[in-house]
Amino acid sequence: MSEFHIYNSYTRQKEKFAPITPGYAGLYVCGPTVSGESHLGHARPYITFDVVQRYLTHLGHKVRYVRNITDAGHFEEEGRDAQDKVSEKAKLEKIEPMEMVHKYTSLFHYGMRLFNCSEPSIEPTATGHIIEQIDMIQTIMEKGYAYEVNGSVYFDVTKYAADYPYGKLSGRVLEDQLETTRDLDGQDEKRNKVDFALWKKAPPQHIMRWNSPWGEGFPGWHIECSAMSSKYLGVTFDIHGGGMDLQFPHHESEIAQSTIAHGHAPVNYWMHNNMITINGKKMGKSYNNVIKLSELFSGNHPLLEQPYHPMVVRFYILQTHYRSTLDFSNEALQASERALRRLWEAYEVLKKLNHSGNATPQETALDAQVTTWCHECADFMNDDLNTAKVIANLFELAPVINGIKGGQVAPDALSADTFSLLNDTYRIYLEEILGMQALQVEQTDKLDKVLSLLIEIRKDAKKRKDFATSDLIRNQLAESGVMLKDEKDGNVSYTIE
RNA sequence: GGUCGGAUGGCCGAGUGGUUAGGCUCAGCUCUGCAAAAGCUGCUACAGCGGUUCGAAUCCGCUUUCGACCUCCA
Repeated sequence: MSEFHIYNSYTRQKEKFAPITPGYAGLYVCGPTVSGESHLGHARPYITFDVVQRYLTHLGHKVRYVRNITDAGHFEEEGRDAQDKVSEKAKLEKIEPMEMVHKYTSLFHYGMRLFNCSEPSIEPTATGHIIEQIDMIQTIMEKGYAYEVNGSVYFDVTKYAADYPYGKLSGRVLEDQLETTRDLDGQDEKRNKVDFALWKKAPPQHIMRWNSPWGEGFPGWHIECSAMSSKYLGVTFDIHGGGMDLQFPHHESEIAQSTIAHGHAPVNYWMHNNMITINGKKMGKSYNNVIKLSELFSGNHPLLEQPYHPMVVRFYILQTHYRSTLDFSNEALQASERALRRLWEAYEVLKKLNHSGNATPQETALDAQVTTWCHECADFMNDDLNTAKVIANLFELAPVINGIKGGQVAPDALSADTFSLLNDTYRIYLEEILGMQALQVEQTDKLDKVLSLLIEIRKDAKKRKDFATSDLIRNQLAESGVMLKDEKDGNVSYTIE
């Protein structure tokens, strides 16, 4: 595909991406609820949409990427006692709500940095946009699609569904919802069970509360995304992303609210990433099978055989198409680790190859093949972000790179143009679009000098056929995580784990 | 129960009508003081049963089975 196509969850088909304003792209992604630490499952949307953002930028769009922080806390809408998640947890931990919100927001940012996820252009918080949310609720009420009961405001889903295609995004029928929605206590206020809260009256013990035309309370879960996305991206914007599990009710409700408040649908392209599973089950709080990011990086979790580098996790996620489920296993992560090491090593080799090159290639067939592999990367990205295939092609190119270095491939096998294309492809796709970084520790000059000294001593020992000394140096360094490699030309290189 | 989506070689995972996906593992070879790395070669699968077709992993039907959503959830 020569143009960027994305699978639109709303229409259930791949569509050519055409931004509302040519040259600009608006992207909104549902961010974290900072009432706890992020886990492996959360990493997927943020990494996926980081690649979306990077790719849109690569295509020349000026991207405004908005990712919110949910710090107001939702209530258990259909649940037992209406309660604010954030403040409840805070009481248990005996810290202030703001303290906890700050703590988990910082941890989230730390994780994002390790994953090399670009910062969003705007990261709005729900608590910072209470006024916007109240305004939007009022508009919906004025239009007659919301009603107040006892200090709470609910969206009238039944009325909405009579006029608009409610349930289209999540593929469900209102009648079924009316029948299958559970009968729970404390829902007498609502006209219909399917109605969702826009504003909720705060019970006396509730810590987080704001004044509103309906008394003290707090906003419903869905309204924050609608209020903030329309404020920063406009009442209709290009792409809205998030996990598949948010399709219903969260995204469906966003569509309903915005459609009434603004008179038309809010989003042109809905993108949803699939779940990460563990032993076949979705990773989630309710299943008690989460691996937190800090545990993943430290290896400190019963299910983990070893720690995993953030880049390994990123690579592991991008090796699978974002709309497929991805099953966690130590074996899969370890395979990704080895694979990434090899691929990145090839990239390092490529950067160091000196290739003046000729106008015509020495091996035409190989030259043509390399050119094809390079050009295909764009097609794969354009085909709904097929990062798996991009990575496959980068692997196809690795033996060519290593072959040039190792002498199995002639230095002038590729033309100068093709060689330059190969360089660009690795830099652009591996580094800029997939956002991969080196696994190994950044080397300081001092360390390099020490290692160079050891390498010289070992070279000398080898020359004297003193293999005992040379092996001692190599083995001792290996134990410290420094791997020496004897190159063909007699040079020695090293990598640090 | 309703809606939707899967089932691919030892493992992970692309792929929608005919062509080698790719990675990891494993085996052999080349290079090498040895090792590692690298290169080459091999292992070739599409849940089952029917159907459509010259030809199906890919389309249709049925069966089995797993999961997601329907409740906070990335």
